[in-house]
Amino acid sequence: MATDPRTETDRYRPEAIERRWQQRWEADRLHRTPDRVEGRPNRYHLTMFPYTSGDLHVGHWFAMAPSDTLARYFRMRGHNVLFPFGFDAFGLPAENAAIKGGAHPKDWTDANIVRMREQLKGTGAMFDWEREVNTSAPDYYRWTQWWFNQFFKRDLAYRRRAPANFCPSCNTTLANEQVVNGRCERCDTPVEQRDMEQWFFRITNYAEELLANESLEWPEHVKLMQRNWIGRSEGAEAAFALERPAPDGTAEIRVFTTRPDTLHGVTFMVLAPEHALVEQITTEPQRAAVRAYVEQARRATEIERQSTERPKTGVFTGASCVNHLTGERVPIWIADYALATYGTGAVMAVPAHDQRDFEFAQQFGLPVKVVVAPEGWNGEPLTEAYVEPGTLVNSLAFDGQPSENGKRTITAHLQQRGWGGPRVQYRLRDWLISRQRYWGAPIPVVYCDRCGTVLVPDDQLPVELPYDVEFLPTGQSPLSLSESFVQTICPDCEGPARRETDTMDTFMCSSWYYMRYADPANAAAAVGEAAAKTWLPVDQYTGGSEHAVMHLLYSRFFYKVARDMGLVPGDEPFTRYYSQGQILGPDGRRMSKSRGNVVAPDAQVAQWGADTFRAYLMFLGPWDQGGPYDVEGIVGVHRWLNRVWNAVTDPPALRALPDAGETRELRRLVHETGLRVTRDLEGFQFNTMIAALMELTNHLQRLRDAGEADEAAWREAVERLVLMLAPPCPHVAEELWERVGGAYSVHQQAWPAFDETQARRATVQIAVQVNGRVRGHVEVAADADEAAARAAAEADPRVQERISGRQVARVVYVPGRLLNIVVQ
RNA sequence: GCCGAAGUGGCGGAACCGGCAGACGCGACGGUCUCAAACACCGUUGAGGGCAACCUCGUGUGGGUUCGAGUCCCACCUUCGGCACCA
Repeated sequence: MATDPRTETDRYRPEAIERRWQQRWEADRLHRTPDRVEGRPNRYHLTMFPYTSGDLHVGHWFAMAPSDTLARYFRMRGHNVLFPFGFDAFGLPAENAAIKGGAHPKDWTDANIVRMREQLKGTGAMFDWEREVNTSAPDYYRWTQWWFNQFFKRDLAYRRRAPANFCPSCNTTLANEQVVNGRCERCDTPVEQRDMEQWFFRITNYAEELLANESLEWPEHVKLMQRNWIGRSEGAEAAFALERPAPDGTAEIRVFTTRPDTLHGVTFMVLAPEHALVEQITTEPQRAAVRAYVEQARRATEIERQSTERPKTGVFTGASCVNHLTGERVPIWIADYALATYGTGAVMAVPAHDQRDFEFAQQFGLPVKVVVAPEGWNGEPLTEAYVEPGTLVNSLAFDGQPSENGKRTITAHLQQRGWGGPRVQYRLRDWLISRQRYWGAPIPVVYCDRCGTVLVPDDQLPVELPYDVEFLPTGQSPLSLSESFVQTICPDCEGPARRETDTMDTFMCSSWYYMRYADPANAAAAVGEAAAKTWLPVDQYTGGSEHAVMHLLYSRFFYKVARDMGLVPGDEPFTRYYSQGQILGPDGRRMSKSRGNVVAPDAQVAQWGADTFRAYLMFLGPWDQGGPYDVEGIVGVHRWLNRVWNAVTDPPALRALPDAGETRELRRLVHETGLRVTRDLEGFQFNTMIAALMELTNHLQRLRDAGEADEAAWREAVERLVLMLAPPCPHVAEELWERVGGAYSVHQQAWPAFDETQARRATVQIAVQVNGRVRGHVEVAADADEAAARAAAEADPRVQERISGRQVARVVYVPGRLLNIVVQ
């Protein structure tokens, strides 16, 4: 039994107030956001929607709490804030759960959404649930399919047979972005290359514009990651004449190089094993060896192929080509260090000036021809490739030029003679969107013997995902096993046709969901024109930096296409983006069931309440850094809210006191705190925002202990404290607001004004240093000049002792901070 | 290997523009209330020395600039994140 003299109902008990206010807010539709509110400018805040994994975890709270706090703050600042939420509901885990003997993916997903929505309501976040989206609902994916059609019509979608990243465990192809260190991003299985007919989006058409991200108000490291991912390289394309044209008539091999200055140093060519010419140019004596090598390269996983430590391997094709610049005969090899998917899939090898080519040349005894002379080089053989700039040698007419200059002149020469010319190459590949899985949006295409590839017309969408399907993964699309799905009629000729059976990468669904929130019920468009103008682009986006490439890049691509279609305003979907860090288990490692370090949010909420949990997640440390979740620390935040509660509900004796001393200090501190909290909120410094509120609370606590306070100053302090508490801790703020007699709802109040001049102190303590070391402190007027400060300082006996009898060489005075007396 | 971020008490962290290092909180220690506790409350808490007032040391390491450096410069070490045979 509590020994607190006050009754149970007077104590802070979150479980007694949180649910009640959540119900009241929902009943009052307090979080509904109309498209227009007179006198309130619109503002769109968004936190990344979650995958429907089943239960909310701490990471979701960590992402959501500060984001909600910020949205609430801007609402108090007078904005009509849209802060929607929804579910990224397509994807593999639903299917895998079903395969393990659970429910159908749709039922599993729908049940998870019901559970997660309830848990999310328990966070107290101001989500407008009337705008919820679910990417697996037909009235959503209908529009995902519609986007596919628009991309196709704009020649931004194409199908081709190409080597694709394939995860043998997930039994599906993956986009380049979903391969991490040669492994599947989702299940960590080594990825293989398979030749398959796949749909691609021409994201590379937008490479240059996607690269130009400097002006975005995003974290620099995220923008940098995107630029590195896109990987722009300037160089030249050069043609080498085949000694014997290929059977299909191809007469040359084209290569991309960033070192056109070294063109005279080419001593062999390297084709990727998958290069189209390999089969054609290989000579009979070499055929068996080449076939064996190609076969082995095909089987190798990406990890095996990507290992840079592995010695270089390759096979001579027996064929040769001619270097136009020198007339030299150049043997053509194949090697797996040449990538089929970059540049032309062929490399001109200059072993003297490229380390990879050098290693290959060493391995197979190929010649090394120096064409850029290192400083002081006298012709001795190189022990490694010389990659620095230098002077061109062995380069005929170009001898003597600086190599940097040679890049330009040799490229110009190529162009002039029709052998190539300048070229820009990107590391970014086109986006592979086909997935051989069930639980995704079907690609809305049919294949007709007569008409070929035909889009399902927009007005016939959605192509519905059949419920009754065998979705065991076989490497084939599950939909291909459903005859009733596959058999269809051609929209053009009405003859028999077969449906495409692959589904779309779920990153398609999430590339436009933020648009749908603006107009979630529109049955006639993905997003209506007026709604798009009203809300887009998103003013403030937040989410994990694991999406720096992938989701954030794909969304930018989508938005630019939508802009080109005239659908959305501006060029970028997310004006401002801030990335939070990752919350780790108490042991500092990623939370996972297998490690047994998972903290269950429901248990934290049950023990401490949602407000405490929210505030603690913000208080832990800088939001962008994340870090371990320390189960011990949360009690500190709970104690703080307790002190706030006690200060509000059980104040000291209140009477009118003179506006001096404690009273004046209280007023001043409230303004100082308000300024700090405002600045911290706008700068995403949630940890120091909470700390500032704690300091103000501790001050109120001291006045409470002292037994009395000025009534007006106290009331103002408490009211402002509760208002500032409203964004981070919405429930307790609402309860206390009611108790101080405020009008419902605290969340519809204006953010209080805080004033620099009122936050200023009349007198300040400054440090007095002698030769840079603190020797005392003195109290001076805040606006004291140097002479006054010095006089006060010299009155201090400790200072006096250290400067008496010595020559003062210099005095440095920093008003409000310190006075440094430098003596000889 | 390349690119980026960061190293501060026992722990999480704070410190605006170069100006009193360690705000705020956890833990620990001491105390209050209690049969006992606690998600209650009060106090102390960087290290070393001193009876004390005080003194010395201290922000990854070594150097430098400055009246003054956690903050700026140079070199290095460590950790984390990204990329990685991209021609």
